Amino acid sequence: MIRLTKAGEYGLRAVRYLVENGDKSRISIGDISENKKIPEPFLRKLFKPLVQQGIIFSTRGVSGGVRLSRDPKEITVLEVVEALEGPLALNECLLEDASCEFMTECGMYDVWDEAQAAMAKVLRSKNLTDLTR
Amino acid sequence: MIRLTKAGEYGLRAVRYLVENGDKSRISIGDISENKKIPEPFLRKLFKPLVQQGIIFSTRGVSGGVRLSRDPKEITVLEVVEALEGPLALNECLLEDASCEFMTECGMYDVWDEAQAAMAKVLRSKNLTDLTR
DNA sequence: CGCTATTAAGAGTAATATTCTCACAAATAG
DNA sequence: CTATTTGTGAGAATATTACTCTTAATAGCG
Repeated sequence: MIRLTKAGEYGLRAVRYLVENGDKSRISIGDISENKKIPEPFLRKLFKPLVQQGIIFSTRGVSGGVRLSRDPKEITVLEVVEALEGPLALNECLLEDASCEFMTECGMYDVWDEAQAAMAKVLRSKNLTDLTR
Repeated sequence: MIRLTKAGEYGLRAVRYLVENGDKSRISIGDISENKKIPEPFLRKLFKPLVQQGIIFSTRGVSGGVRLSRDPKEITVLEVVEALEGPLALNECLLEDASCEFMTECGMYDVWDEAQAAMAKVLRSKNLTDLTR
């Protein structure tokens, strides 16, 4: 189907909410969930890779919550998408550890590589402030 | 995951086989299946949309089979991909009948639209003979 | 210090989509 | 009429996606 999953969709929507509320020092996931209509436990899970990737900073406990760990201008859409969905790979053969029997002969690798590069270029050229217009 | 499915992968591989064997007037699906290591009943199904889309011509019966219905130079990779996977839509909001509550405010539509256009441009610029190098 | 309310983190389950199989129907050349 | 080949529908197996429930950490308060 070649489509962004709910993880990517919800994650981007949540991150956008943080950009909009950049003045607040901490925002709870419950708050995001409510405002952006995202199932809370699912959203909770999405923050794990975002934290690991250094995009989000989180603290537990009372008055804890999440916030962007960097200037939204310095975070690209591609970075968020890859954190949520894993490294971009329009075709399996573009993955690091790919091993397709037809690799050498099939002629598809170059096509997908080029298509993916074109797509990635766009996503890399947009930062999080571009989403708030 | 944003990835081509087996349907697309197998379908393209099968079509490539037809380009390579363009001299033969008819090729059986069983033959393709065997040569390209594609599960036969599954491959069989993939030909339905290719025939409907006017990419493949098929005939039943003894000495029947399939062949490209046009000059491979005139068939783009995008055309085959869309026949097999449905119209390109990197995000749900890019579909015809999309209706996202956050459409007007979310800022993602333009980004995905641009990314998809870039990707589609590449896939449209390649024809089936580009796969045989 | 220790309890409690609050919040993120993690483990586990349900729903859905994809991939594949099987059985049989329809067409066609000889 | 028969052998061969594509077409079709139901559905099983598997993988992926979406969601839920339980556990762990933290700050504040008495």
